[in-house]
Amino acid sequence: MNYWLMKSEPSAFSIDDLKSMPNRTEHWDGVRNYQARNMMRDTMKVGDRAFFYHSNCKVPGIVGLMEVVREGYPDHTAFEPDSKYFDEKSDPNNPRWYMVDIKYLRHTRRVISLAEIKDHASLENMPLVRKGNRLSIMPVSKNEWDFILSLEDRPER
DNA sequence: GCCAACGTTGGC
DNA sequence: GCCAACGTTGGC
Repeated sequence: MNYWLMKSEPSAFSIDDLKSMPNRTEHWDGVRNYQARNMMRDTMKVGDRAFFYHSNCKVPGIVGLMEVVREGYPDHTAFEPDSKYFDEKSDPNNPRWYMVDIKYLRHTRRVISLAEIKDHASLENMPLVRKGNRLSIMPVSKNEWDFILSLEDRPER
C-alpha cells in the first residue's frame, strides 16, 4: 500500500466538503502539474491512503485521512470550456490531465499543523517541508505516515 | 536549447 | 497583501 499527502485550499474544497459528498467520495480534479499528474495516473492504487492537507489558510496542516477508491482516469474538467480547469490543449483522445477518486475516512483528532511537522527531524525529508516545494500531491513514506498518526494523541503545542 | 517574462503556489 | 520559489511559455 502507498501513502500520500494531497493539498487543497479549504476555501475551494475542504475536508468537510468531501465528507458531505455522496458516498463521502469525490474526484480529485484540477491538478495541473505534471509530477502530480504522473503520480495519479501511474502510481496511485485503490486502497492507498492519503492525508488531506489544508493549504493557503489560517492554520495549514493535515486535517484528515482518505482512501483512493478509483485509479487514475482522464480529468474531464480539462475538456469543459466553462470549467476553471479548462485546458484547450488537453485532447479528449489523448488526455493531458488525470484524476483519481478519493473517499473520506475520518478527520484527524486534531490538526497536525505545518509548523508542527516542521519541528520533527523525522519528517524533514517530506517534500512538504522542503524549501520552495509546490507539489500538490506527494508520496509519504510508511514511517512518516505512522509517525504523523502518532502525533494525533500527543497534546497540541 | 537558452533564458527572460510571466503566472501560480502557498506560507507568512 | 506580500513575496519567494518554482513551472511554463515563447522569442530568438
